[in-house]
Amino acid sequence: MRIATWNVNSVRARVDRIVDWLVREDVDVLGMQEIKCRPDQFPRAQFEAAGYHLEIHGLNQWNGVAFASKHEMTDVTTTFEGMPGFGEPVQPTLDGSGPAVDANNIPLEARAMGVTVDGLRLWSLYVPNGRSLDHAHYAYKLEWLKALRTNTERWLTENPQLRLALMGDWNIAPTDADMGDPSFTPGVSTHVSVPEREMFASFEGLVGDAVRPFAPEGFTFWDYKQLRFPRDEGMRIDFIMASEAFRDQVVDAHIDRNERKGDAPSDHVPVVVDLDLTLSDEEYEDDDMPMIFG
DNA sequence: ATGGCTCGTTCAACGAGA
Repeated sequence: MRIATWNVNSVRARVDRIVDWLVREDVDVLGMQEIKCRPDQFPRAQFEAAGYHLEIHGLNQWNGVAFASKHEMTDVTTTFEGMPGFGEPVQPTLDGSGPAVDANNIPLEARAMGVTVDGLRLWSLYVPNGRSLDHAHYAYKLEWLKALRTNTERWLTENPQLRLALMGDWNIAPTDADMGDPSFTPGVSTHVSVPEREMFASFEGLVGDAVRPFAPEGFTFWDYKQLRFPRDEGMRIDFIMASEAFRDQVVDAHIDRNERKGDAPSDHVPVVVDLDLTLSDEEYEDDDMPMIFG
C-alpha cells in the first residue's frame, strides 16, 4: 500500500502532472493540499479515468484539500472538534445553509479532510501559514494546531491501536536541518519560531515522523523565487506524522524531489510511505516472546 | 532598499503563498 501527500498548488494548473505521477508511481492513496478550487471546478475526469475515487473539500480559490484513492474511502470528514476559523464573524443562518463556522461564528477554511481506507485513518492537512509573527494568522496557526493535537490525543486514547496518519503541509520546519532558505531568520520569521517548533514537538508521543527514518535528509518545498531549487535552498515542511500502529506497518518512504523539476512544477514535492498491511501487532508480540532453544 | 515566481481572480493589478 503506497500512500502520499502533496501540496499541489492548484489541481487545475497541474492535473496532467499529478495524474501522470500517480499512475507512474502506482500510488494507492494521495492526500492533496492547496487544490485552490471548489468541487464543481475539480478536474475529476482525469483522476477517474486513471482509476481513482475522489473526495474534495474546497470553498474558493484559497486552500482546499482532497483525496484521490484507488480504494474505497469511508467516514469522510472536513473538520475536527474545536477547529478555529479565520476572518470576521458572520451571521449564522437558522437552517445551517450558510458557511460552516467555529464557536465564535468565524468561517472555517478548507484545510482538513479525514478519510478511512483499509482501516487506516488518514488526514490531508493544510496548516495555516502564519504570514508573520505579529499577524493574526500566526495566532490562528497555533490555535489550529492546538485543536488538532487535542483531537489526536483523544482519537488515540479511544483507540491506542488506531493506524492514524496526519499528513500534509505543516508549514513548520521542526529542526534547523529542515530550513535551508536563507530568507527565513530565527526570531523573525514564521516556520522556525520557538512556539511553532514547540507546537510541532507537542505531537511527540502521539504521532511520529513516518518518513524521516527512511529519508533522513531532504527538503519538500523550494520557493519559486531566487533560484531556490537549483541552489537547494528549500525547507522540509511536508510530513506524514503517524501513530505507532501505523508506523509498525511502514516498510519504506521517500521524498520525490524529481517532481520539482520540469515544466510547471508545484513548489512542493510528494512525500511517500509504503506500508505492508500484513504486518500485525501479533507478529510483533510474537517477536518479543522469549526464544526457547531446544 | 526592493523584488524576486506562481496561482486565481478576471484583463489590472492584487492577495496569498512560505
